[in-house]
Amino acid sequence: MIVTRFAPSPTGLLHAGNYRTALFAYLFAVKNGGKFLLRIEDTDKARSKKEFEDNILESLAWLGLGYEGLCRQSERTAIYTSYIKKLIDADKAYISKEEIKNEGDRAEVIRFRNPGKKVSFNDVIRGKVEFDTTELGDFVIARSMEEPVFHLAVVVDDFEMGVTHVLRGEDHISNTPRHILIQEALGFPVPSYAHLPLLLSTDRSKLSKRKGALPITAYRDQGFLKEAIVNYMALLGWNPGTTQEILSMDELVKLFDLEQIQKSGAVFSEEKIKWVNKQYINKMSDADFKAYAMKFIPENSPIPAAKLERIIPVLKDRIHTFGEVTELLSPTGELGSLWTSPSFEKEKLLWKQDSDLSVPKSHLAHIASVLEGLSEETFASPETVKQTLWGYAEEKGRGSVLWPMRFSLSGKEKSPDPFTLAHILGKEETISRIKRAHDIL
RNA sequence: GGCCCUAUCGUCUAACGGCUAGGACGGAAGCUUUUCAAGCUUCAAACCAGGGUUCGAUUCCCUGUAGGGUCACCA
Repeated sequence: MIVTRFAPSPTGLLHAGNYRTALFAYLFAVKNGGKFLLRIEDTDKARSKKEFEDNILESLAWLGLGYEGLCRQSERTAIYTSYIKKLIDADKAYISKEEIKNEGDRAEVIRFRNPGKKVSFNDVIRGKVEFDTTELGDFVIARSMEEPVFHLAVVVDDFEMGVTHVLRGEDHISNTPRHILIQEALGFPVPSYAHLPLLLSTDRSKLSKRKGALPITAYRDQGFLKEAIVNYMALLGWNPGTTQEILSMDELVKLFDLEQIQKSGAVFSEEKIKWVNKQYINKMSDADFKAYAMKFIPENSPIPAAKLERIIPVLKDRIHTFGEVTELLSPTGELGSLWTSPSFEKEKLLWKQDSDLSVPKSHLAHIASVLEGLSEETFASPETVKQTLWGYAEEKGRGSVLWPMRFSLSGKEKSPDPFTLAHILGKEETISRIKRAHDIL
């Protein structure tokens, strides 16, 4: 059976690069009916923090990457100790007296007795990779009998847990010969290694917090859908071999293949992930959309429920991330004037091709009189409002009629069309705004 | 610098020796009911360089160049 694992170290907030690795390991395991394990690598006691571990668990749960067999290396010291002893007894490792160079250094550590030979392995993605391990020297495998270093702990755990395929970032490729040396010394089988291409910042260096990489939960908080994040991450360094770009988790599982993984690093594009998110927003039902959008509307929002109901489709059409809901509805946002009275200078009501304020004044007077005669039901959709005024607008010039109408309703250079605005505002408020604009002219 | 990995439009990528090098994001233009957004259509945009191998190379090999990773008692 195929067993993969995600082995993050809780020393900081993990970004998309880390979760992309987790996603690939998950997809590969699930596709093959195998197991996907989670192992928290907290052997660095000084830097490991509970809050970071919590964030990892929260992120995996949100993304829907289900794992089994969660474990922490900090709880497995007895196991490591036994293997360290084994190595020392076999004279494959030894206790070494050290000079203390840095704070925290120990006077004694355990070093691996490096046979100093060439080690090669067949990377699933890159093919044969060969290293001369001589230059590694007798590297440290433990700070003490109870404190293994990453290299030892990884090898022991992957063996103990039956990991068959190690999918990890390309930055680990140079650690692999060390791991193989330890495996050979312990008599462990060598798992398959697949070193994934790195995710890059826009300057093409490794993605990192310093280079602006956000923790995955920040994307959630900005209003990205988990489906979009998963979809986009899967497409960085992998493709289904077709031009299909919108893929559900089920489709990803079905199509995923290590053969299709790219060898070179990929830049994470904020633009494209927004586009992907938009595709998923388009697919949501209005009810689902509303439920999700409500999380981004402040509790004490002054927007009346009835209006909100009519604003929802407009929001759905315009946003790429749900965070934009908050912006759009803020007083200065594009839809802000839907629930606060607009104020503007009367010159704004003049359509660019008209020369005289008397033109919009007469149009507004006409519009007001037409609207007065309409029933409330007419405002139930933008279309029905449009029908009552379209003929007039065609006759007098669309811009000349529609621009002042739209501006008097929104008070903004940019806004939805006037019929949609009228629909949202309702009969009474629409007429009142148009009259107010008419009166200042 | 040593070692290792990589190299197609600005970005993500397709091509598994043989077509005008295809798609997507972004960009530009146009259309669509006035503005904005959305949508639709169209356009611009790439095989890192030089040697081989071959009837034929973006594709295979070599060298160079460039970029990246890694050189911890961090993972």
